[in-house]
Amino acid sequence: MGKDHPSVKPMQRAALARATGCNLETIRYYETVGVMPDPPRDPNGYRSYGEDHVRRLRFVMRARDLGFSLEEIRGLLSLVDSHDQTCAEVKEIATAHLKDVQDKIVDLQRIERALSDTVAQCSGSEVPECPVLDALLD
Amino acid sequence: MGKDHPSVKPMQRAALARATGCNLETIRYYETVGVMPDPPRDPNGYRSYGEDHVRRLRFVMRARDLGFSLEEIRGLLSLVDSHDQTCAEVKEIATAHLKDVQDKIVDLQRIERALSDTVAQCSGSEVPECPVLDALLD
DNA sequence: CCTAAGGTCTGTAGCTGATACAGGCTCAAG
DNA sequence: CTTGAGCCTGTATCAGCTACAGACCTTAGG
Repeated sequence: MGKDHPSVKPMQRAALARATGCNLETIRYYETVGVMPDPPRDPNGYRSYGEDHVRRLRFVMRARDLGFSLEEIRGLLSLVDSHDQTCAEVKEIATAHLKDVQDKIVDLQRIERALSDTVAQCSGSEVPECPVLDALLD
Repeated sequence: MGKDHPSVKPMQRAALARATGCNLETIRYYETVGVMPDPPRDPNGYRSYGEDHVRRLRFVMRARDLGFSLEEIRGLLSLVDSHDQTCAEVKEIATAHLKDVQDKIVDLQRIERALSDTVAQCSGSEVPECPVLDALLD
């Protein structure tokens, strides 16, 4: 009953995509940009993935979901891979990213206020005057 | 003293850039994607801009600043140009955009919570254990 | 008058983060 | 053996710019 389990059962690209919910082509893209390793190849040249690829791809997808850039993810991964990452280093990246996110929220809230204030003035009727355009046109 | 003032004094691309704060190359880009008109040319082929170009570029820049896409801006501008826009039409575009912005804010706030909760657990010390990585790695 | 510096012109490449498609292999089933 | 699915690679596409190369044109100084 399957005693050597370094990579339980190798899978191809489509299987990895199914296992993670990642787009097929995106996997190859992540390899070319270096957030996923170049996988071993079967004799026919097909990519062969194992459980560790599933884990890494999930990591990348979760980090993307949290809005980390691929650049930031490369940074996090190199810490993970080096095995002597410290909590401090990771925290620094995450904190910087958190600040970006917070800045972006403030920015969007400013936009939201400006837009909703302006839209609120709209009669929404068939007249050619429009407070939105007035605001944009000065 | 300068009686005919249809275009007070024509300016070149760099002058328009200075007058609006827009990047030089971006002006040309806006012309190719159709949010700025192809300007008249001097005999030597140089672009010649007037006050109306300044106004239109300011419109585009303000709209971009509010997060309207170039596609949306093209829509707004064609309404402006047609001169028979109705407030209702403009309101529709702006309201749709407002919803996009609000959705994006909600999204970022979700990210913000997840990130700040996680970062808050960090010791920030020299230890290899890190709650951020734990969260990403499962 | 000539030259050098600066502006302008065009086309094109690069960036991020994917996504998609074309054309060619390989593989397994019928 | 054929057919179709799956895989391979390279390249194009999207938004929204930004930047650079190489060729003009213009202007000021010597």
